[in-house]
Amino acid sequence: MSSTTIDTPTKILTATLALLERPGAKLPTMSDIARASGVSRQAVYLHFPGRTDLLIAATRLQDMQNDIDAALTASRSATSGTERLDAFVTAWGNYIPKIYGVARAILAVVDTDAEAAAAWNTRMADMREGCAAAVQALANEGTLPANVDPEQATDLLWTILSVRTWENLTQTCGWDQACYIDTVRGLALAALAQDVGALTDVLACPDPPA
Amino acid sequence: MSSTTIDTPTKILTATLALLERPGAKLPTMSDIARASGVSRQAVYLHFPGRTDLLIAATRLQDMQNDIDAALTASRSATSGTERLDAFVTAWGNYIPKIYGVARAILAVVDTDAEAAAAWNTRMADMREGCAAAVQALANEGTLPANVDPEQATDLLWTILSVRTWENLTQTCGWDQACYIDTVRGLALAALAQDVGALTDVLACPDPPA
DNA sequence: GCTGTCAATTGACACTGTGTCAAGCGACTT
DNA sequence: AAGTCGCTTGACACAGTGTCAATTGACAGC
Repeated sequence: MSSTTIDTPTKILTATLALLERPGAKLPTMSDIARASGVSRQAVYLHFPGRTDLLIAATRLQDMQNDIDAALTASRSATSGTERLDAFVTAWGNYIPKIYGVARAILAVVDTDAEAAAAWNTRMADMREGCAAAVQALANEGTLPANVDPEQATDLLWTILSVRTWENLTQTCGWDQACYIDTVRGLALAALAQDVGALTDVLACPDPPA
Repeated sequence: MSSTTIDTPTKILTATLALLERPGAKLPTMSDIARASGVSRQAVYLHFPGRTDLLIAATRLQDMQNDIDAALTASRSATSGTERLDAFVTAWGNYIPKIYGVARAILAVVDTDAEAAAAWNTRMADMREGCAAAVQALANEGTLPANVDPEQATDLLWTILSVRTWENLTQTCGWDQACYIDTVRGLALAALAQDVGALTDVLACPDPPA
């Protein structure tokens, strides 16, 4: 019995995720979410203090469902620094499309909502640690040029791997996900490991003529 | 007489720009704008159909004041392709901070307002032409590797030069504007001209310890 | 000076969306 | 039978956008 009954907070969160993950969807209102959850609007407020908190809770559920940590820690087992960078770029780059719907909704309120901004910043700080670790691995094996500041290299990698960059290339320019991954990997290798061949090969990747 | 009297639309637009250009400012409401213009809220609606139209008009005024076209066309006179890329990156990269306040306000409503999205897209399409021209110049002189697709190279350069990338590096990471320019130029040269030395030199640029 | 016109003001209103409050209702416990 | 828990219903306050109508004030032309 209890196995078939879904509790209301979960119903709300899964409905929210479903709404946010519809490609090209308008950002849902609290009424939209309540309707989609099959629950009254007030019931939503009974379980979540406000829209922002609900969105944040939705990201947490999503992170658990997708087990981002497992994907990212896998990159730590790579032996060489270059392989590690490669693994990290691939893992994160393939994670972005899964979270994009929710990320979009949070990014849309980050300008006006300090709480949302804080939540997003922590999330991105976590990702930045992965960037820093990859940069460190490159530095350890001497692939990162000695005169390069690791902090700045991390900032740059972090920016290259940002959701906005993914959004630009795949959503606005219409790139294939595989093409995005290859390009971003090549860009990271060129920027941090002075390996330029990978990128130019990739920029010739089969471009679906829109 | 008429030289000292400023007409109301101009008063509104300049007040709007002043509000938007305050660093770290909250996004202004129509009431804020009216108050700052020394005019009633309804007077604003008398001259602009709505908030979006007002923002768009503000960007047009700003473009005129800053004469973006002059700055960008200057890059066309560069002889070599590399110099041209360099000039374009510098011109656009130094233009971004001037428009950032307004860009932020427009980007904030792009998700919910189709008209704003359209206006922003045209603006960015103009900038993309500059990217395409720079890529073409590189291709003409053979600096762009022959197997690289110019369309994709343009997309990539356009993304590297996006306002979001500038925002990430200078606003979130706290980079110096000069450092941003050098890095982005280096990244573009590495990605499109296989010149990797420029970037690694730059990533060691004096980083103000926040 | 009188009148018409135009720009702007004032104050009201509708609408959307968020968030709060209080009363009620049904099912399940004890 | 009483109490409690989770949810519903319907009302409300508030901010922000956009609309409308009546009014004011200045500046024209006659």
